[in-house]
Amino acid sequence: MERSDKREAVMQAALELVGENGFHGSPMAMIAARAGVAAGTIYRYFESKDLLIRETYGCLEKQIIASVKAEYPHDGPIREQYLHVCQRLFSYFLASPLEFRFIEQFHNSPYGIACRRDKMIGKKEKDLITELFEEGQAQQLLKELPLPVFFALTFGPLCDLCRDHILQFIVLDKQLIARTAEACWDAVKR
Amino acid sequence: MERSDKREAVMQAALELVGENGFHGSPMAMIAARAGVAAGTIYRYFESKDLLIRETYGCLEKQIIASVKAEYPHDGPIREQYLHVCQRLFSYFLASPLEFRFIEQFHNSPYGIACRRDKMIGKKEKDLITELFEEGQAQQLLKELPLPVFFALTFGPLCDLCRDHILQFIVLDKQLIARTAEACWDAVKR
Amino acid sequence: MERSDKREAVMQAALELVGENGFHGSPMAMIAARAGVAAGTIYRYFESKDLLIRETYGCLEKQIIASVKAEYPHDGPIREQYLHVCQRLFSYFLASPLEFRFIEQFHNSPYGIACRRDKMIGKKEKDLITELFEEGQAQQLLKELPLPVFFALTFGPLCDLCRDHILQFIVLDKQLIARTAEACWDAVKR
Amino acid sequence: MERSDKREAVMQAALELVGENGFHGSPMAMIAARAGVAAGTIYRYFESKDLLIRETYGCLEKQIIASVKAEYPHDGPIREQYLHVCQRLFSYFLASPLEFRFIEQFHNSPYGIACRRDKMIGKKEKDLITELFEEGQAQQLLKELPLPVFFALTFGPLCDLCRDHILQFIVLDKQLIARTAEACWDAVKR
DNA sequence: GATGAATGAGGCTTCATTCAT
DNA sequence: AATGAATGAAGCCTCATTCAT
Repeated sequence: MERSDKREAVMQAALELVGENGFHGSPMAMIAARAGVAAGTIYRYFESKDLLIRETYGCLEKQIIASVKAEYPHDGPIREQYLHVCQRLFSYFLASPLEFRFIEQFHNSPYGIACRRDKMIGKKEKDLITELFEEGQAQQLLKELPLPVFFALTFGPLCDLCRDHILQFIVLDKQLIARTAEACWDAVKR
Repeated sequence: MERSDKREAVMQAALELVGENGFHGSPMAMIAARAGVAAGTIYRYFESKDLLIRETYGCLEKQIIASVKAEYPHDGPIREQYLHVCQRLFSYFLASPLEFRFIEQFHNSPYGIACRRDKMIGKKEKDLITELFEEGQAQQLLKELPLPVFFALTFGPLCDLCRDHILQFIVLDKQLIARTAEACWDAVKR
Repeated sequence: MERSDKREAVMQAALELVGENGFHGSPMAMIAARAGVAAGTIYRYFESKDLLIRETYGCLEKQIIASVKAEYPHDGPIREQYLHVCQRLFSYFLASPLEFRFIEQFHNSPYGIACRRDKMIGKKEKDLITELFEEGQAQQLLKELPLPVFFALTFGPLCDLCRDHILQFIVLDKQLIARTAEACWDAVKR
Repeated sequence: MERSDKREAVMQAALELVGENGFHGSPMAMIAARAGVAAGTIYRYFESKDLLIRETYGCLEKQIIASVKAEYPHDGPIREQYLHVCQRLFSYFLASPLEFRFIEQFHNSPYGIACRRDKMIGKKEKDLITELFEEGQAQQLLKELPLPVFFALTFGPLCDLCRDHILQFIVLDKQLIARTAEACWDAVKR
């Protein structure tokens, strides 16, 4: 296995185990075993368990941001942009349940408190979406509410439903996703 | 201290400490100290830490249900009932940040996975709210969406905003709560 | 075993093992085994290995100070006081080889650097001996040298010889001790 | 780098790091880094960390012996020879604090216990100094004491003061060194 | 019933040493 | 010969749970 492959394997193992069992259900020894390396090896790539977790999260964040930005209708109407973001996030999370579970664990932990402000999709991405909401308000398309409320009205339902889907309490198909995104739009639109 | 008082004290201590520090920041010895009892004593009331946590959660659930049911406008219009539920939950959580934090911790942990199906407000309460949504659909006031989507559109934003408020990323006043509840109604209403 | 007995047992075990094998040859598990307790038990009495070591040292210091002060000829001549101190320290260390070895280890370690200034016999005792040297200089009985040199001329040979005795490179009997103390006096006296 | 250069570099690195941080603050990886070689490379020159340390000590010993022997007044009076030895050792240690610290660490560790018999200045050197003391006794210039006592009266103060100087508890200038050496001579002389 | 000292398994991390390249 | 990534034993410490008092 190459150096960078091993690093990836460790992060992947951390991702899976934390997604499955939470941080405290994922000892380093278990992560090492899952990654197929010795326990000490992890420390060649990550200074501590904390940093392993944080870097793993950072990688996910980048992927999500990239996914949201791909084919983003920069010149389209606000509503279209909004629905694009929702669709993308639904797609990403439903296709990557372990990643979703990991992110949830991360946000709901001391690790995540520090970057809680950055919301589910991270700082940079928030900028994109922040712009979306601000532009929407400037155009008087959206309600007069503080930004965090827009985030809550959007990502709250989105995450809840992804979790329900992953736990198989509901089946989200394309059509249902689309209608849910529309419902969120109803919540934020004026 | 009477038997049941001691039991209450332990649960209260667990609630506070878990709310403040999370499960793994709340050793049994610390809970015992906060409750003013000996560590071993806890085990006369609760079989294990797991069960202490679960029973503490159960108590909170009951309180919340009671709070939502109080002055519930059984004969009022759907919209009024919906807004009542939202208002009550906001009130309860904002007035009880530790309780809120505990519930969040609980849901996002192995403990909570098993009872995830019961949603934030619990099984019994879901029945009340389930009826609300079902009646709303019967009256063609609500969108045609599966029940879990209604829950997500309602409790997703609600919890996100309570967390934001408790973490002081936003200040929710009466008016903002009301407008947020209205926005949720916009999401679910037809 | 009583509570305080257990505390004593742990310190005694630490004393012995550190004396025999040094700090890094004395894992907590080994100290616990020697003391007849479980590893975790040590932490009820000592916050950390560091503190266990430091408190053990502190106990020894007290004993030594007490030993030196006992029957100290407060009103005798300087020379007699000086010889008393030497005799006492020789007696103590030769009768307590493990204690001696422990103290040496302690002084020659990061632990001991902080209190190096306090010399072999500790702060309070240094005060007594410091007074001795200062009074000796005031009476023009001693050479004109800085205090640390007096300490070195006294405790340097003393410790070296105790070590040699304990390692059985030499046998120090009463007479030899007396003559060595006299030789030290020759070094410091004018 | 030539083979023997690399060997030297490793020993030099070991010397510096152990002097600065002690044995247990000097992992092989750190020694390798300081020496500018790979960790594994050390093992081509030294069987183990233990042996690296011991050989490094051996080198120092040789240097010290050489330093003491240089310009040794073989035909001078005993007193002059004695003061020469003291002066040389003071000079060497004060000019080489890391070397001094290393030697202290070494002597006060499991490594050093085995060669404790060889005293601070080593086996061969002891021969020179042993001769000095024996000749001094033959000439009835020195007290009637066993050899180890002479060593203790000489090297005990010497090392203590070097340590104090290095730790900056005292400043040893030429004059103070000379007077201290004289004081030691007072201790051993008849 | 209550206590809290004691237990010891298990967690994170370090580091001397090995070995494939 | 040299490299340095990999190993895994071992160290310190925590804490849920037990049990003698």
